[in-house]
Amino acid sequence: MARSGPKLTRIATALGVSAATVSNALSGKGRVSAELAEKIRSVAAEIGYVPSQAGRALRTGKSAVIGLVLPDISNPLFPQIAQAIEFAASSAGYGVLIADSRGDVAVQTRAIERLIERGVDGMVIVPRRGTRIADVGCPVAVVDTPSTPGNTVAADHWDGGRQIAEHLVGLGHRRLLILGNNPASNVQNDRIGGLRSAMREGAQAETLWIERLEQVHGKGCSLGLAGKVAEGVTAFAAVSDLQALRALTELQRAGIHVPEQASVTGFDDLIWSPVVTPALTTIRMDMARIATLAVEALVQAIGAGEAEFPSHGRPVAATISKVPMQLVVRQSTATPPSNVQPAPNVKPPSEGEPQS
Amino acid sequence: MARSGPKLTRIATALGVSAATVSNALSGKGRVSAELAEKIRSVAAEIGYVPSQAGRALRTGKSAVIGLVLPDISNPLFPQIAQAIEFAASSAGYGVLIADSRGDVAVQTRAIERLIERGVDGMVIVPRRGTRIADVGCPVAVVDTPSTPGNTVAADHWDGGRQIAEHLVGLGHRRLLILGNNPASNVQNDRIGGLRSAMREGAQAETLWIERLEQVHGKGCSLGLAGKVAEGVTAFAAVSDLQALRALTELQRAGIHVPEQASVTGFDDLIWSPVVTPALTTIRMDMARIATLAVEALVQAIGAGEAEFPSHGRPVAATISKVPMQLVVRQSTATPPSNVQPAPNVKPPSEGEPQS
DNA sequence: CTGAAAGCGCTTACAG
DNA sequence: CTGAAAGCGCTTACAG
Repeated sequence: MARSGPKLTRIATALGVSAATVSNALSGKGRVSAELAEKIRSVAAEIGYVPSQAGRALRTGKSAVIGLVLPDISNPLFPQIAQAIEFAASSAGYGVLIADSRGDVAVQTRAIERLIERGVDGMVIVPRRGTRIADVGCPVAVVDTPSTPGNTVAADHWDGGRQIAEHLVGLGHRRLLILGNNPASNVQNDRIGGLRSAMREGAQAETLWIERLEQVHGKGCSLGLAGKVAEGVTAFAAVSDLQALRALTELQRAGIHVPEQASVTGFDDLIWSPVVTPALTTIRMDMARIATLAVEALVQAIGAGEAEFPSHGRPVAATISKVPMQLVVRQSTATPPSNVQPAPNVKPPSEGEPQS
Repeated sequence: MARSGPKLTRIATALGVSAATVSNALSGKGRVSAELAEKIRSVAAEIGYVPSQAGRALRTGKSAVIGLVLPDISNPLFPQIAQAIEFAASSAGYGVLIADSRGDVAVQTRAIERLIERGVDGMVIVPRRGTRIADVGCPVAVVDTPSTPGNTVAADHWDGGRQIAEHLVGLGHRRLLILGNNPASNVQNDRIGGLRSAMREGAQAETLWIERLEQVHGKGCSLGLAGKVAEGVTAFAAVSDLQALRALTELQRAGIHVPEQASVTGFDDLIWSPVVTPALTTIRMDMARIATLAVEALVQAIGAGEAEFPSHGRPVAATISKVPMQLVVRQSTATPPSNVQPAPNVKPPSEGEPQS
């Protein structure tokens, strides 16, 4: 509560009208004469009237607050998401309550419960890998991959991968190394699927799963990228800017010039991508759009909930929206070196060939 | 509202007791016999009773929600802050409503207003540079620098700087270049003050303000670090890991080996610091502790507000807490090269000398 | 166009 | 230990 500020009643008595009239005037539902409404508004402004959300919520059954459930706030992509959702929600008149599941399913479940207890009207969930959001008892918009069942909005990760690969292949690269982190991630698999889909013209791509490598060699181990360059790889396509950064610095540390000897690409246009030397070529999601669509779907479901789901329901959006990705070309990609060995088992550019 | 879930009354009638008794049993205030209380709790659990926040808030005048006002969610440090505050607040029984001021004072003011409208009991504010938080009408905890008036909790940025510089000087570095971003930042100035304070033994430090440089040469311009190395600088101490990353990659790109030819340090232990090659030596704040202190101060002020500030007030914490920083030594720092030129106007190590 | 009344779900004195 | 009553501030039918 914004402490006992001026109440509706106070302005009613001050003007000698009823509370109902004040309420109507302030909500602008037009059941009050223009003059009276004007007078009421001016008094309200004068005494600094702030309507009590609690009173309103109790009466209307709506809190005008949505929850934002994130798999792990410390994810570097989170600021973008949170900022976009906060903006979209504010614009739609909603507050945003955050909940962090810290990568843990049990915590996620608990976080969702707490949000319900706090009376959110709905929530935007960015699910933890592999989580399926059960019926939580309020409208939910899921932001994940188009391949996730129950998903509401997502960036077109697959197409983002395609764009990156097309860019690289277009520059002349024929041997790519895809840097993935966790093979269980839907998002990463979508991106990789897209990357591979562009491997025509005798181009080929191998995938390295970093987390797997780290399981045997320890966290922060070398990725052996210099060796890959020696084998003829000319481009490294990471599934996130974090991995791209790791690749870039490992290559530089090994004395390999980027982009002259090897190109590096990332994903997500995270904060450091334009800052690093050479700046990272990457793919940007339209977070504002994703957030707007998610919030719109949610608001609609909240409205529909009244009519269709009188006491509980799970009105997830029916249609999945795919938001396009945008390629951002910077200095970390260039034509491959001309003295590079052709890949061992690659035929001359002619037809699309199946790749490993 | 968590849609019309089971109400308190329902469980009251189900057991043939009064609503008051149910309320008392559930709140555990001990005015109910153990057996009855147990029975009530079990029924509540059975029917999945979730108390209505709105009803409670209206009655008690407390929303059990605090606001978190951030200068710019897209700041890479934000995830750490948000996660820590969310955790501390949850643990204290509070929800967290986020508000982003997008670096704009007017937006910050508006965001604070909206939070008040939503009925927050208090808020944690990480103020925009140079903003002074006026009386917002509810308890506020400010997280900034100890040098900010009205500040509640902060990391000891100055001492963090001192630790970094001590580490570098201890390794043998005598010519440092401090990489700052914005000279108007209190945090950065505190850090730099600490860095300079350790410049004894004939060591000296020069400061480069990146934003200033960019104003003349354009965003993403070269920092001219290779030139600095040629002039005899052997260590680069950035005021944030983002700048450290920029320095590291620029040096690597210029063919300068880190740490063999030059050391690089950062600040904040952001997500990429351990991932990069060589991993960044940096300083970590104890965000969990900062968040706990901020939330504690806030909760206390909220409680005190009842008694001391009946209708409005600005109970900011009276004592400023300084949370210690922790040095994290990684591979980006080492002994300076032995063939380095001594700094032009530096006397042999003897006394602490004034530095430029 | 305006008002009187009821009630959203809870908790808190106050009685018993 | 338990209950009846009042009321937090608002909005929404329903009358007039």
